[in-house]
Amino acid sequence: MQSDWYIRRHLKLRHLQLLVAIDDLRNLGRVAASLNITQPAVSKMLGEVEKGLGVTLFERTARGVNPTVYGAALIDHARTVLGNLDVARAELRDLLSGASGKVAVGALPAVAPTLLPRSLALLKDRSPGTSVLVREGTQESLLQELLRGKLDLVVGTLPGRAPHFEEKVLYEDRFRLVARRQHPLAGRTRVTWSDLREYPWVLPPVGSLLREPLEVTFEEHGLAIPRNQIETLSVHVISGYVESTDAIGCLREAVAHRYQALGALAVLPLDLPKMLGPVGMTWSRERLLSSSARLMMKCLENAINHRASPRHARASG
DNA sequence: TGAATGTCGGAAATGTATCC
DNA sequence: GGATACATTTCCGACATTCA
Repeated sequence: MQSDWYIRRHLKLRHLQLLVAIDDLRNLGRVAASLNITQPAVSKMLGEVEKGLGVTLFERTARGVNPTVYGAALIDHARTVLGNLDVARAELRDLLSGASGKVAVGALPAVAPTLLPRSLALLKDRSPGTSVLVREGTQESLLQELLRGKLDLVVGTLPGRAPHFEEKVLYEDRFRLVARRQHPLAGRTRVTWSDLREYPWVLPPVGSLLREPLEVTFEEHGLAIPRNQIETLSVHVISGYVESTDAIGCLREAVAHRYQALGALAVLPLDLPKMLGPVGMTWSRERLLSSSARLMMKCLENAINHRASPRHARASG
């Protein structure tokens, strides 16, 4: 088979970098500038790879180039190979410098204030030299970054059997309604849905994971979506706004109890149905995990077991 | 060790599609 | 149909590798 022989004998990293650059820039002139070679060299190199493999990798147009199905398939693998080499290079550099590695974690607002700090504390206990980058965002944006190799793993509501990703459940969590401590409903032993009708709300934005199940819950209890509302996913904004107004907010149970323990908010005595899937870790199926990333995952799992421990309760309170 | 061969990339000319 | 943007081809030199 021609392509098999060519890949084993002739395909080089330089070619993989070229394919990825062409896919990124879609213009041979700009690719040449980015690789510090001339445009004809790019054209020729691409032509040689295509000839060697016996397939057309990019469709040439007057406005640039676009990958064919063969090109797209090879580019996916090229990104994986280059990404894995980045991981290997980073690990080697860290070993040589005496550091213990680096891990980039994406966190959904649901876990950023609770699970993640405990996991980071465990990680720092075990490997003080490991540096950690934590990036907060929406599930969609974080998964995109994960796919691009900018993050090692994402912690939060699991996407659920998405292609390209592996996932592991950490724990099941429900949502709770919260209000300020002096809120008229805060001292009650029982709150009904009709009690909530007259108050302003902080709701998750339209299109977010939680919005639709919350709307369904409103409907099931005969309530219209509140007109007096603000929309945000930011735990800081939710807690801050709820704390300073009569608004009702909706937070993950662990986060709600944390704010209650801090004396900032009250958890209202009203059970919500299970609205979202479990919280867990998601990582790319196509990239190697660094040893630091694997350690971080271990710490996340251990942090679940430490949730009720007195030491960590003190540390987080 | 030196010739043959392979690889890489540059300069210039040329081809092609699109836009006005 | 000319201007423009972008890709391809041809020719060439520099350097590395292979092999007798």
